[in-house]
Amino acid sequence: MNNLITPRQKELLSIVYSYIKNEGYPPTFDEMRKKLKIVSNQSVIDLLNKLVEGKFLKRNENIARSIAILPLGYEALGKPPLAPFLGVTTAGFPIDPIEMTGEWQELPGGVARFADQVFLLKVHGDSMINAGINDGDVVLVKSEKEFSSGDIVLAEVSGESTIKRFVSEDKPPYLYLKPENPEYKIIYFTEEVVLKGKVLSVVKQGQMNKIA
Amino acid sequence: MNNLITPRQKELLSIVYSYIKNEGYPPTFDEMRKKLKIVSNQSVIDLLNKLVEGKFLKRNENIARSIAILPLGYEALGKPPLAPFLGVTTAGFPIDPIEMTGEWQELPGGVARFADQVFLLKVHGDSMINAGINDGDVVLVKSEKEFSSGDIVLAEVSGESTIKRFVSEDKPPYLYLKPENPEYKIIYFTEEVVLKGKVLSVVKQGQMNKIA
DNA sequence: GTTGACACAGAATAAATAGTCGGGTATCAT
DNA sequence: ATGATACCCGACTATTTATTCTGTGTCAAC
Repeated sequence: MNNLITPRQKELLSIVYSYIKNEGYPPTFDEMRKKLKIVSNQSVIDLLNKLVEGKFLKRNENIARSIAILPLGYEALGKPPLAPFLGVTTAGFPIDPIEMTGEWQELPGGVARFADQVFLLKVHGDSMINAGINDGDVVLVKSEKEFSSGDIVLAEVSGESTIKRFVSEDKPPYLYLKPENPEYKIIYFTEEVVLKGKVLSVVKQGQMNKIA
Repeated sequence: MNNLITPRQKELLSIVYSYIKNEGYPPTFDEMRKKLKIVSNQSVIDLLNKLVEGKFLKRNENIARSIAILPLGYEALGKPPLAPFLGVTTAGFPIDPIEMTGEWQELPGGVARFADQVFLLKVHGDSMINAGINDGDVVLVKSEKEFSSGDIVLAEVSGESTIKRFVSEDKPPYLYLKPENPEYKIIYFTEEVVLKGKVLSVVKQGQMNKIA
């Protein structure tokens, strides 16, 4: 009933992770049994069942090598899981809605604990070039409800998505979205502006070999 | 004897890729057979053998679900493969040697064709901040022998690795490495300076929420 | 001092999965 | 026309893999 991972369970989880990483497919009961240095398959089944209960991995009964590590499992190991790749947004002016494409991408390390709250977006436009975000880059976004001044955020403006810097000041206009490109205009807060999440990191795509 | 992939082979390769992406483990012969809409396992074996011959994937005989897609397979599909994560370099001053840690990371798309010549490095130091490379970022490097002025390069200086911008001019000092941070000094070419590769892209890690 | 979770043993059975044998058709370039 | 290549059929066997059953010992908590 408790969701804590025991040392032996973590050992098995790690064995499964390494095996998949090395071989490209999951291990059999026998292979896990040998790695655990025990003689009975029952113990492996016991441990696996615990790991399944704890949502660390999933498995299909009667199916050979049908083990897959879940986000919680990656978290327990401190390893990078996958994040859903949602679609295309814009750093220029709000045009593209967010769509789910079904693609998955491996996350950079250190965000495993947010695995169920993060997603990737491809950025279009050049309104954030001074923050190092260019056309075609992919941003890792974490869903949030609270924001600090200076955060780079995913915002919905009149139902359309965009990446901007959020600024909160103690003098008018108090709250606004600031493009990191002097050629673009500030967006002031109205009922049509909703903040959806913070940008955690940027995966840059090409264009590294031009003189700055 | 030829290494070209046929339409049917590519179809199977795509089936395998999607299956692994969705289930977390590779398909059985029967599952592949059904997806291919044929009735005999022999055909699946035939196709798999061709794909193995062509180095698109590898497989272990008599082992259930023992299929793994090789870099050439990812290339044929236009999908991101994995790159080895080598270790830590520095953008500040040359200190850390490159080591293989055994970690693997999924590559951003578009570099699949270089899969056997690229690797990832973690950057330490702040000498390249004006090029958008910060302490802790991960760079994707491609081994090269020829370089153009303006390329961001991985260089070995006195046996130690560093990331800098390469500049070639027609007046003295002709060739040098330029840090993208005014607080750092230019490195002039000597016998101790060797260029190892070009930086293709940067995976930024955190620090996105500070005001620029 | 019993209860429950955890970890393991040994042996047998059931199911899934891979491979074999011996064919067939259609296309295409020499 | 002929050999090479890609692709396919169907029934069969061999092997791998998963599961079930009945136990033991420990250790911490109540």
